[in-house]
Amino acid sequence: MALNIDQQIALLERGTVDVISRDDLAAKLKKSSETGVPLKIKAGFDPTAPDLHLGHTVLIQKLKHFQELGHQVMFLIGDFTGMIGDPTGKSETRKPLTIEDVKKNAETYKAQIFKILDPDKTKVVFNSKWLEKLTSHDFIKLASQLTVARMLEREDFKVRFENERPISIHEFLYPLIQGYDSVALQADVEVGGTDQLFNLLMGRTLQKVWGQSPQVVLTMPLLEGLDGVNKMSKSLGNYIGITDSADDIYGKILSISDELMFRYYDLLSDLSVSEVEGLAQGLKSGILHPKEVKQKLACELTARFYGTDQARSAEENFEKIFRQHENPEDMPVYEPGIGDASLWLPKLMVDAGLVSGTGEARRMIKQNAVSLNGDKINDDDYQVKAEGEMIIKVGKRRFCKVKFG
RNA sequence: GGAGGGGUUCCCGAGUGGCUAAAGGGAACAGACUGUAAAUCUGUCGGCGACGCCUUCGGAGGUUCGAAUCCUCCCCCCUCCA
Repeated sequence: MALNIDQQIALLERGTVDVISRDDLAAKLKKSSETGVPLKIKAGFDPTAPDLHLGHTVLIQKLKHFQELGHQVMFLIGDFTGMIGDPTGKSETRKPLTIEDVKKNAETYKAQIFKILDPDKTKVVFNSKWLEKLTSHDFIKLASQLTVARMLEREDFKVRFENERPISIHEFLYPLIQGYDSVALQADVEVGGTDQLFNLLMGRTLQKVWGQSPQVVLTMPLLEGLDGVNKMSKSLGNYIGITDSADDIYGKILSISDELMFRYYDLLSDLSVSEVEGLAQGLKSGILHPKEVKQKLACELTARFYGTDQARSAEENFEKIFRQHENPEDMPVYEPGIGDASLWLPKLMVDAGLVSGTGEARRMIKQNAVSLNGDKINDDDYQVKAEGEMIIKVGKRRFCKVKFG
């Protein structure tokens, strides 16, 4: 890519919340292009959650931009804290991970991130490699670099301190550790979520202490989940996993509210800013229908992980099921063993995995949500004749083909 | 070490002896509507072949005709003072 420095900065700044600082970034980019030495771009990930979702990809997309410009991504897996069982903040105490767990999770990460990133320009590193070697002496020395007052500058700490809510000592350690990672890697740039700003800046501070040129800090906004309110997270269940099936990715994107759609365009799409602007205009003037615009997004993102062919078939499936109310191409097949001549429908639905219990099955039937070969069933005492094959449909999107042997 | 607050159904959160499988909200699911699995409205939302039965309110006992609600012990979380 033959972009000049300004064009490079424009690409890298897109979608960011903070760039600290732009001058540093310009200087580093300039130096890199002069010397031909790629920049080291650091991004840290939690080793406990190897299931990436679109929220993570906001950041990964940014890393990809750097790769497009020829730089080296350091994909840092924070196994050190993971193996200790970081109890930071939240509710349940995390189970410490074993080395095997970490390795396994790392493999999962690789399989997922390389759908976006270029493996040749990505190095996966673990912070236990250097952190384990630190002695308690080193640790205290590290801790001596910062004052409590500085630590309390962090918004989260500040609020808690002012409200007289607890802050554990170890919580002060994590920013230091993360900052030290930047020292160990000699990172030129670190990319993270906006919630990480303080930790990212710590990297700069510590790098200066160690006599290194401070890293440029880029923060990316947190992506809202499917509900449009909370940040996308697995535990909230409002996420689109990048290992979800093509049909699911497509469908889930179509399920986001019209309002949320442009947020996703901004943070996830590869379309240029002006193209997205064009879509917004088209919507406003009524030339484009919201669904059309959303479909375009769904297609793009599905294709990112599955290729255009599968994205197209996901779109066809979706149209088939939800617009024409037809059955999908393929659906789970259930083959009951040889038994009675007839089966109680709710029981059959449970066995076929369509519902969690006969209670739910009865409820669905009463709600007029169950059909057998296209015919609605209203009788929760319905007996199914055990012969041939049939398609049971529950609600709009639960299907199962039952084959009697 | 001392004082106090709290653990309720997926989540938040009412409920201080029967009318409580437990308000309300959220999530989820279903129906209607729709060029969408948007929005909106309505309904469902512990289990069970089911107008009844069984299991739930941190755990174990106890009081009572009857307990999420009262008593005892235990476990866990949190705050303040030191």
